Amino acid sequence: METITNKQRKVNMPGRGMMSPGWGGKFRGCGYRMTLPRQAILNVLQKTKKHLSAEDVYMEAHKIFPHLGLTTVYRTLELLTDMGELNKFDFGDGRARYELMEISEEDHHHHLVCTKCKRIINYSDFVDEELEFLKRAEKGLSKKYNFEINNHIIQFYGVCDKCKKSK
Amino acid sequence: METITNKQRKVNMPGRGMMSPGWGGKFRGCGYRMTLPRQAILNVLQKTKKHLSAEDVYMEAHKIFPHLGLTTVYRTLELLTDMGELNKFDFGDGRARYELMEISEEDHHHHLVCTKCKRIINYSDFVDEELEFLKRAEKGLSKKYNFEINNHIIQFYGVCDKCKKSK
DNA sequence: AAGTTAATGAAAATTATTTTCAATAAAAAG
DNA sequence: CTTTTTATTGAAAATAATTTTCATTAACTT
Ligand SMILES: [Mn+2]
Ligand SMILES: [Mn+2]
Ligand SMILES: [Zn+2]
Ligand SMILES: [Zn+2]
Repeated sequence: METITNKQRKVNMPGRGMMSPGWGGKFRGCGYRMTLPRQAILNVLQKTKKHLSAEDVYMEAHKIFPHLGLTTVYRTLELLTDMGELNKFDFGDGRARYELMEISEEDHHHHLVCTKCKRIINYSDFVDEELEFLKRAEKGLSKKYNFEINNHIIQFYGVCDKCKKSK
Repeated sequence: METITNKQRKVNMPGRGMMSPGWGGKFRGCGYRMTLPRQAILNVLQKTKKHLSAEDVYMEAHKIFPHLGLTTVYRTLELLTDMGELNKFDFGDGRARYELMEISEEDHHHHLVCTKCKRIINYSDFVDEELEFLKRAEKGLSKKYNFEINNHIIQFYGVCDKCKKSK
């Protein structure tokens, strides 16, 4: 596992002049800076399909950027959420959990939340029906309430198969 | 405003022998007891359409049952949630918010959450489309994942009309 | 009426998250 | 490249919602 050091900065980051289509560009486009801690945090978020807590992200990112502080993780997660690049969830276990916004259509999914063991299941079934329903709902709601819709969540709560067996 | 005292107990609560179709019955049916603090908390929850926090409930219930403690409010809200009688929400303002489960079909609704001012808008449009979509989704998902679905939430995040104007 | 035990509330503890502030480093300017 | 500017960082302290503890109370049972 490679740890990120200051010496590697120029190797790991896009050059200055070059218009960067990646994260650096997104940050600077919003008036922010691309930094090594943010790199490390994004590396972690990009590498997983899990629903990480701030502490989870911290522990992972800390491996590749040991100087990182937990405060910076909280700040970066909030920043990314406000930028609309990160989804923040409450699955009922007392801490916020995060998931990088899907790039492609195929990644779009929602969640089954087991209220017994807090297990989370990603599902991406019924995308067609959902898309149709959501399209109409969003259009109608944004018109009726003059509300600009940027995002949505759908969660089903219940009991997972493992918890059904063990009772 | 009437405060609840021990003397009023028999007046406010269903008698012992009588099969109570109300909250007392529900509690006892789950093996719990109906108590004055729980009465007061339920009174508050039943009287409002707002999305109350634990502290909100405490302050209101405290008016009619001054002896009430905040701890009991937290415990009762968790109990009702586990009993499936109360919906617990995270609207992103750092505290849980609660809403009594709708009794009738007409009460069923979901939420628009303004990410700027945290205002919550109840909407119950598209109930037909939603019901159709959810029925199919629940059936399919519970079969595919062997997951027993008890509840669901749909939330749209965005910018409300007031916040759109003031920017 | 007496007994059993769940429920309560005050206070303390816990813990996720936020704030503070001096030090650092990213972007801009020279 | 060097200097300047200022956003960003991290350690520590603060905050605040929620949970735990435990002695007392009251709901239901006998
Ligand atoms: Mn997911
Ligand atoms: Mn509502
Ligand atoms: Zn489970
Ligand atoms: Zn608003």
